[in-house]
Amino acid sequence: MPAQTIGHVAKASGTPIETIRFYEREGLLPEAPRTMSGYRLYDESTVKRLRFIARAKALGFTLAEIRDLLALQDNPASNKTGRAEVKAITERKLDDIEHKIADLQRMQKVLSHLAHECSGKGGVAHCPIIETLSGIEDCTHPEHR
Amino acid sequence: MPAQTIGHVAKASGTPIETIRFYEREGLLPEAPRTMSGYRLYDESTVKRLRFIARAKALGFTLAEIRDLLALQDNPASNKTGRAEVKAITERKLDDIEHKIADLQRMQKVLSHLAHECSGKGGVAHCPIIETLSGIEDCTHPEHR
DNA sequence: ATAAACCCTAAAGTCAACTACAGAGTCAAG
DNA sequence: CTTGACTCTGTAGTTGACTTTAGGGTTTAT
Ligand SMILES: [Zn+2]
Ligand SMILES: [Zn+2]
Ligand SMILES: [Zn+2]
Ligand SMILES: [Zn+2]
Repeated sequence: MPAQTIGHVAKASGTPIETIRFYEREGLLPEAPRTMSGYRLYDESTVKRLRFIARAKALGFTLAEIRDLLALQDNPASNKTGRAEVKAITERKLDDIEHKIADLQRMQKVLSHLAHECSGKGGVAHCPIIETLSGIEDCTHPEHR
Repeated sequence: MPAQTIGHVAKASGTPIETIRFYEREGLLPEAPRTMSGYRLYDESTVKRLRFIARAKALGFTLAEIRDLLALQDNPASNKTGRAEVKAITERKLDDIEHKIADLQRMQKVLSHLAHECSGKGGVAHCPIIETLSGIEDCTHPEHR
């Protein structure tokens, strides 16, 4: 098991050095063993762990959630109950994301309507975008209600 | 033009007092005239302005963007060119939001697949969620590629 | 042997959009 | 005339996920 310094792990995982130390402080990585001079030493498992973190982040999990997922993965006592937890965390995140999508789609609908309504020419005087934000007028398009 | 104190405007607009002062500091509201003892005085136009801000926020605009929109609305020199700016800001925001929706939909797809794959029963040992995050396996479902 | 490249810690800074004090002055009601 | 509700300023704290800085040791290569 060849030991690598933090810089090698950073390169191998694509995670900046400072971020690796930050993850250690935050409990996502275990405290690394050190050389006599205090340098952290890592093996391949740390690179895998950092990739795990990166994938989970890409799916929208927060560091706190990722810490929980990693703890479940680490903990041998999480046999028998572990999967239920993991699935619950995943389903909560899915709900989260679906909620965010719905919010954004509402915004998208209004914005695309506004962009469509506004000619982009002339002064701001009777600009339909400004007027809508001012609460002056309502939409008359049937497809927008 | 009846003058109101900040508390009245806060109630009329639904914006907390501290937030109104914050918006003033940030340049979204003009500096309010004061009584001899230093109390800010407002009229109805401020309530309208705060509602404008609230609507714009609900559409995803940042305070910086809202400040720009308000500046265009305020500025009489923004006749002749104003609408182009307003429309550009709106279209940028729409792009923004569509990008976010796409990102979230990618996450949603993966998460719903994972939630579906995982029984939620038993230990974490061969949990498909954990395995996917660990990069062990790829999806075999045709509809998920 | 010396400079470049690397590592260490602790603490502070960043971004957005607020929110929360602390300490003090002001105004309406009883 | 004194509570209590309201307002003021200025500064600091919040959240999340880092990033930066200052100051100082260590390793490697020439
Ligand atoms: Zn317009
Ligand atoms: Zn419409
Ligand atoms: Zn599972
Ligand atoms: Zn699949």
